[in-house]
Amino acid sequence: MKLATWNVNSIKVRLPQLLDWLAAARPDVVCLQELKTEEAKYPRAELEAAGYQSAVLGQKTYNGVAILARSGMQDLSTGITGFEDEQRRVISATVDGVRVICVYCPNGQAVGSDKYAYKLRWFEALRRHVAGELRRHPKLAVAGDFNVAPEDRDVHDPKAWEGQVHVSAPERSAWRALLELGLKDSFRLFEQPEKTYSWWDYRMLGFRRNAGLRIDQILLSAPLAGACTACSIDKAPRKLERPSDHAPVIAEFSAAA
DNA sequence: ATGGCTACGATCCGTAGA
Repeated sequence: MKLATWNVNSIKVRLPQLLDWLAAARPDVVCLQELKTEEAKYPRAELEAAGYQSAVLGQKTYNGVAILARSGMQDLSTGITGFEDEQRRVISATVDGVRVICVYCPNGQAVGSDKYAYKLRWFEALRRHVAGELRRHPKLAVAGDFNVAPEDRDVHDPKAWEGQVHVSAPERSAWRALLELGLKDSFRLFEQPEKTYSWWDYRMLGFRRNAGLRIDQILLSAPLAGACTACSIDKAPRKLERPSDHAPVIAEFSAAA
């Protein structure tokens, strides 16, 4: 089984690239973020023709998340339990016995801003939500754009980014609180090349300079982490014309998963 | 130098992303 996550930054603009990538990478389950479109305009039929069912929580202009799966999805749910949120950032489904939670965590804009405060509140609500889901689903994955670079090695220039949004100590604590529920960052279960990132700024030739951050992750409960055989970031789509600013992350599992 | 791209929905610029 292959599970992927990709912030596509507009499903409408990226659909041709997404279809090509699905055909090449052949993931079984894909979490998508930043659809930037409402459900009525979501390209459900095109993805069905490519072999994927969709569970969609759309929103015009901002946010919007979806889960794609080759096999059926059960127990669909949206949002975070007990957390009222106009911003559509979370969708969950069970696929082949695995609980998949697709997340588009808030950006936070700047340390000390209202959006930063919202980001920290949102992470605490997510932590509580995931704790509840873990009690019901031993095999659980939280995949998406976390908008946090967990460690300095996930940052191209830690000195320049020190204390900034995405790397600040409160954000990293909020991210680590998810791991403290018993989750593992699948990327760090394996040897990885130095300076591997999942996002690069569109400006200043960010990708060419590899000026990036690793802010997209796939977190796994212990039983799934035990069955995980690989995790990598696929930079190929970021090299195309008119790319998303994020690259997909893919985790692979043995048949036991 | 606090910008620099990109997407969106609205106009012929503002908001947001990270």
